[in-house]
Amino acid sequence: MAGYPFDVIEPRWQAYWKEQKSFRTPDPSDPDFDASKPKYYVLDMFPYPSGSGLHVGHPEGYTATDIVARYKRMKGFNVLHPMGWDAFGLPAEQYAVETGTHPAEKTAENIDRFREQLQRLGFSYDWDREVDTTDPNYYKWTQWIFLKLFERGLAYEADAPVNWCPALGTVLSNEEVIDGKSERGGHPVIRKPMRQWMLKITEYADRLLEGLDDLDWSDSLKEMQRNWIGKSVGAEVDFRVQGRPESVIRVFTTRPDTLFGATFMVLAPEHPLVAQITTDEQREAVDSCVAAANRKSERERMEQHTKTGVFTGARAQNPVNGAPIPIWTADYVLASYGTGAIMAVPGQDERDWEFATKYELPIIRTVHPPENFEGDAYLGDGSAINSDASDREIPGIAAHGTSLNGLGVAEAKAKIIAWLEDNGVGRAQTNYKLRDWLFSRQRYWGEPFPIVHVDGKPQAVEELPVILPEVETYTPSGTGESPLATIKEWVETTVDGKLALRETNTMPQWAGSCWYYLRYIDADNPDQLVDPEKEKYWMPVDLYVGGAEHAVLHLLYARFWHKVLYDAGIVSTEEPFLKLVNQGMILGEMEYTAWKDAAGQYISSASVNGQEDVRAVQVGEDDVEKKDDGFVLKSDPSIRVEARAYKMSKSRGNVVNPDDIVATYGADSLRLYEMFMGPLEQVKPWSTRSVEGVHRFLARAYRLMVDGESGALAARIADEEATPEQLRALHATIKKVTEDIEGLRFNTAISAMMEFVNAATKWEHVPTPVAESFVLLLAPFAPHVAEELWQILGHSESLTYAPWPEHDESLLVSDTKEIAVQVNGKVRGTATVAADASKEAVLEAAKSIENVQRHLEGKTIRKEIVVPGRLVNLVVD
RNA sequence: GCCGGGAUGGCGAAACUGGUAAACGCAGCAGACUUAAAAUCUGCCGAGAGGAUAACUCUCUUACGGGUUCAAGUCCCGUUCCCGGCACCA
Repeated sequence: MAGYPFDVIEPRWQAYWKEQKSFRTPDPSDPDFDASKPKYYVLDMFPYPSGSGLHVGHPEGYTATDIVARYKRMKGFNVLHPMGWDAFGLPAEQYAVETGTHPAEKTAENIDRFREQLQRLGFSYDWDREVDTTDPNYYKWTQWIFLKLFERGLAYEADAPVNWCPALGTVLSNEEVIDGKSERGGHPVIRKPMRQWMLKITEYADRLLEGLDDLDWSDSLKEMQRNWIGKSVGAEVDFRVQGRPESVIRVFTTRPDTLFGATFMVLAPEHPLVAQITTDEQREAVDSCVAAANRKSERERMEQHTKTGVFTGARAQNPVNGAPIPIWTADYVLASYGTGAIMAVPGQDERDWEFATKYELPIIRTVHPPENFEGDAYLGDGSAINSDASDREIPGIAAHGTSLNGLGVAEAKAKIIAWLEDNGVGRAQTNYKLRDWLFSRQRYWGEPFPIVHVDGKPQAVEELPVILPEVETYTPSGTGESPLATIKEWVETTVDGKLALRETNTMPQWAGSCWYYLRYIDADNPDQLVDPEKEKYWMPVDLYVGGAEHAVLHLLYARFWHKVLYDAGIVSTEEPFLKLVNQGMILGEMEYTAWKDAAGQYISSASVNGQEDVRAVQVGEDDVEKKDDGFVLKSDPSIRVEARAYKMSKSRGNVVNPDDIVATYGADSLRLYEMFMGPLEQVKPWSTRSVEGVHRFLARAYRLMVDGESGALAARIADEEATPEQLRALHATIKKVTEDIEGLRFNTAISAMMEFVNAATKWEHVPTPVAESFVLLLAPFAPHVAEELWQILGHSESLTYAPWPEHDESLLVSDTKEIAVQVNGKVRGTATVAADASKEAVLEAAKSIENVQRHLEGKTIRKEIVVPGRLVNLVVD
């Protein structure tokens, strides 16, 4: 399938770019730096160099950023467009465990493969800036940043129940555990306390939240981050346990205004007070409830949505009215959120309502529901009722109670918080779902911590990097410690003559990716993380493109580190990534699945559910047809088949290898196809047949300008004046392509170029300047063939820095316009009128259309609407 | 359950701020070239009806049901389904 000689063109230009260092980007300190140009930093999420090489999902985002980078260069920007490797990680370590080879070996091999594959796609990276998170010259600075965190009190050790995964022999972060199983491999995970490094990301929760407002990120992405941070504003309130003056139950609530409706309390089964306050009569029931909760995995507790609980026998005093209320324990209250205890207000909380009705606990509404309210708990706004204790003393708390009656929710909250504060039984409080970041892993293949313990106290190691030592076996120690713990001579060192023990945990994979975008700016600097002058010039990142799987974690962690570095005066911006776009996943080819029963007869997909001995068979696209909202077999329309595209996976066998596409159609075709598939952010199925379509387009563009026999410039390309029609076609294309690149609408930009080529193919002659402009438009998308055409058109230099064509609006206007003529909103014909025709002239032309006249016959025109250049609508009768 | 996004031909999709729905591409059909095929080129290509199987005309059509408007894929209200995220967060 060689519509044009891409197999010759592509390697030639790749070699040229490499030799000429076409994409080398000068820094402010370099002699060839041009300070008059504006800067543009366009960044890809760097890949983990896996053993299986690039898949077609990688080039999607990479092509998008490459188009922008090439376009911006032509627009006269200094463009920073780098690439590197997020190379620490579990797969390389597991490979090392299996084979006994050092993970660095396999990693280097994988990186070479990835680099070669990326270069074969013609991406315009400045390869001099390549970074590798496993390179000691890189992780030296990861360790250095960790010390900054440590110095600032943002890194601390804690014994915390962690997610211990026996199968992986390591601890996982909350984020790596999905539904109680490890994200990688799906192994079961249990809770186990262990000494860990934690980072105080919670201290930055508010700034991480507020910073989102000014970012050009998608709403859904910002929402995900907001939800993850999970800020809630409310109050802490202290309840005294009756008969136990030393015991106070502190609760967090977002609705302190409903305190008068708190008719019972619930403690999480893990709450330390449960054991203390339980009365003897209730002890047995409570113990079995607590034991049952402990037996259940985190997952089971989440799945079970019916609420069960037990009365502890103890009562607490409601601080606003002195009323005694029963204390229960139930596992619908989570120990890990807030204080692990709640005041239950069934009148205004659905969960509490459910619990109260089940155990026949009293319900008091304290917010007046609207007239037509039908439901149980009322969560909305309204005026407070049943909330008056102003006539009373609250024993042990206040001489006079207060009243909220008649106040709206907001006022009631403010008033009651003030009252609680005055009487020392509560205060305004803000809570977050975000937890501190569990920052250590018990693995070998990660950054060592620059920390030693002297007399059990952690202390910074100033001399960096702390090199990852050689080790005999990569197998986890199984005790929860990393393989590093087994190297006694490494672990034991001295500081000022005293025995010092090195930290044997390593950092999680997120560490290296938290700041890599800074290192690209000054990749080889041995003395600084980044030169401040260069950092100031290049930051922030103007466009960041990557997969949605990093929507929360990587982006939140990187923003956190960036803010810490900002506070430490190392970077000049508060936020690292101005604009962020998630490319949509590319699914496998559309599959049509029919079902056969044990006898080999087709059965309809609707009746498959519950049937045994059914097997799925793939049927071809030609064997099915559309019927109603689904597909059926052509041979038997009563058999419904399932039509859908699946995520690419090795097990499904629907993975498309970019190498194969490049070999058959060329890199330019792959790039162009991935952009032509649909909007960048959308999920879309792969279709190899459609690759041929864009390949044909490139071949047509090539043949438009190159003689097939001789390989020389086609005779059709002529030095002559362009006609108005040609100029209009060209300038419309320039306008469309330019605007679409700016808006990242690459699919429609490509459509516009296809339309241009379709039109130009019909012209007898194509004026040279018109052909040249078109080649420049094509260049960001299909750079190899564009360079080739540019050379054939007579240029000796690369078009990398050729000025981007500008469109001339005056050439777009045509003398005449075709307008639609409607009668009562239905199109009954079209009229061609002068572009500057008067309203009267347009109406006259419209009414003279025969078909329009027929629809006007015998009717009275009530209204005439004329939209200049667009349409006429005649409203009759 | 909550939050966010979506639903347009056989398929991927397009349609600016409400103004000729289906651009562009794939697949399909017909023709040209060819001994033949591939490649290439040209034309057609949402559904239905009338008409001569033509030109042409009419009706319907952007998940479904309402509404606003001279005019709705686009705006408003309600419903269904799909995708992503969170999920007893007090």
